[in-house]
Amino acid sequence: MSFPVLSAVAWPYANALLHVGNLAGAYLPADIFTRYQRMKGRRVLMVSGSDAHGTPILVRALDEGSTPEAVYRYYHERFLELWQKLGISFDLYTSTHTENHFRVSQTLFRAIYDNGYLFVAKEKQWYSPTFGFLPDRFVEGTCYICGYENARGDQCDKCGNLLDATKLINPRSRIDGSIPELRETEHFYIDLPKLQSRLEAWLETRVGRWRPLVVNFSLGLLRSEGLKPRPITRDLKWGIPVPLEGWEHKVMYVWFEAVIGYLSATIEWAQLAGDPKAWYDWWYAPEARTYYFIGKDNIPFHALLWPAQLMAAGPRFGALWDGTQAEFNLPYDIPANAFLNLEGQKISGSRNWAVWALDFLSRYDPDPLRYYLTQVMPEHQDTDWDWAHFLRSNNEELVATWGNLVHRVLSFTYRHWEGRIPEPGPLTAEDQALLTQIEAGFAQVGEHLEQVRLRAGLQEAMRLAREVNRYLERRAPWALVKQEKKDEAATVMYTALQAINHLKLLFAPYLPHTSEALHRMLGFTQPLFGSLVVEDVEDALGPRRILRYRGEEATARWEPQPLPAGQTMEKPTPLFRKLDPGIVEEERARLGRPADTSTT
RNA sequence: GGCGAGGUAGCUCAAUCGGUAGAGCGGGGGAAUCAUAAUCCCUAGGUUGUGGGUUCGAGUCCCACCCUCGCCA
Repeated sequence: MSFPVLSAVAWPYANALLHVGNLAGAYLPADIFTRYQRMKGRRVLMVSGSDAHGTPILVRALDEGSTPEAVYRYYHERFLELWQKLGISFDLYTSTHTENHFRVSQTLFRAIYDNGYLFVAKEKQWYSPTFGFLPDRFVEGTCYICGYENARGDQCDKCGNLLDATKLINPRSRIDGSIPELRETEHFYIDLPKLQSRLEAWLETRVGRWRPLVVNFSLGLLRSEGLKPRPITRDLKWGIPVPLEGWEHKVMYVWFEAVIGYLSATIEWAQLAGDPKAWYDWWYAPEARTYYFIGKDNIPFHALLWPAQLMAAGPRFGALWDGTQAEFNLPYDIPANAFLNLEGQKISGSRNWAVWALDFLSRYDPDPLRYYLTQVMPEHQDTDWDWAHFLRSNNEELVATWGNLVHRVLSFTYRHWEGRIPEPGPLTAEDQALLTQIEAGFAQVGEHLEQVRLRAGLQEAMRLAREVNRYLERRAPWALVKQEKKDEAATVMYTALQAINHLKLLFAPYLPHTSEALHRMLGFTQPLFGSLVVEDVEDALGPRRILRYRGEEATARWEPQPLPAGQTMEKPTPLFRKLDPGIVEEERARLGRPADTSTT
């Protein structure tokens, strides 16, 4: 069955580097799932981008005496570098600071406004004579709950309570220490109570199919407190201007605007592809399936607020955008992951209690990281990154089971059959049984991948690799060669090579780099996968860089691929490096150390 | 404090509808020598967070409590 698939991946805030927890939560699961969908031949698109706006980027810029734009551009570059090194195969990785995203967001805002889901309300906020209205976290003062003198407007770091910023005692601006005053301001609110019953009816159709964490939590929020109107504009200069006369000096709240990126990135992709209507396949076609890969902290935004925005805009968006009239597709699934801890503690960037992804990849290869992160992927509960466990995962599982299987088969064949895939005699029942079992993996691993049970899929593939190791022990081709039964040994090695060639594909969504390397060693000349290309583009907001997966040359299919006898192999080299146990203490010693994370 | 998700073998995790608690790794013993000392076979081990309840039967359903995490206040 074929249907369009959209892999919508959380947009990282461009104000900090990404760590392994971010990868395990959203980026790696999305990539594994998407590579599988491509191999199935489905019309799949994976999109995301850097979240360029919002207060965290302003904070970072102020802390460093830089500008929000410079901060965003620095981290955006680091993200592009990471996706290329780790092989996160976005069809388009863009950002929210694009002319297209501005237009799409403003059109969606306008559609929601036209449909009567917005209203204006007045509120009081701290106003600094030097800056203007201050975001809550830009105000410091004495906590009215515990008396701590350096509480932020949004939350007190001492007692942990979330605060009402207007109640802070002795407020001062975090930017320049100036004393702010309370002033009245006006903002647009989205009228979520109007959408409550429609959202609830829609979420109920997801019960039993979505992860309990996602659907029960979202329904619980709706039923216990009900949705309240939520502000969607702010008094800032960095962001997307409100598209209404007299409001241009205010910008959209970043929670409202960033999720629109899923839509705007799809539209941008269609424009780059030279087919500006191609995005209809994912957003309008009723059979399309849209998957949102996020961490659990993001559930309300994707299961409640983003669907509410899509419902509120409705066909009015298309009417304003290009004259079409259709309802948007709502999320088909939101396979949110829990959190990855680190050595028993929560990951904390500010305390440098983190394994930074780019730093990791400066010392280790991408596929061992992908393997370990899949093994500990927090699909049902919080899990833990442990360096000793990473070492064992690499040395005792990846190297020992899969890497060793490949190496023993390839090197033995290469030595005894002049570097060619041997010509087999008639396959015995045992040979045939092995191949049947491995070929069944396409259905079994595939079913796990369809259900976004990524760990289970990888475990099944590893089980099959062990089956091939067991087959080799039983058939002992090394003994057959010594007994002058080389023809029989040729059949065994042919069978084992076919099995490995299948496993190469079963592992490919998880371990794309080493599957590609194995593919070449087996003598294939057309690549399994395409490549990730960074491109320079320019619009009214200036030059910028995007990442695109170019899959025109890719040949990987989710089905057994023949490996012809007589095909010339490459001289085999190990797929994986065995790691020195000393890395455990080395890496642990890095944790918690102050690190230079400045952007300049 | 409210809502939600979790708590299962030394470690990381499974367990459809309630039906003999499983796998990998690690530990112990053995075989083999093609392979990065990797592999293969055998084996040890758990009062399923605690205490009650429903049931012929509970990891699973109900109640209370403890702990972890997320969202909200």
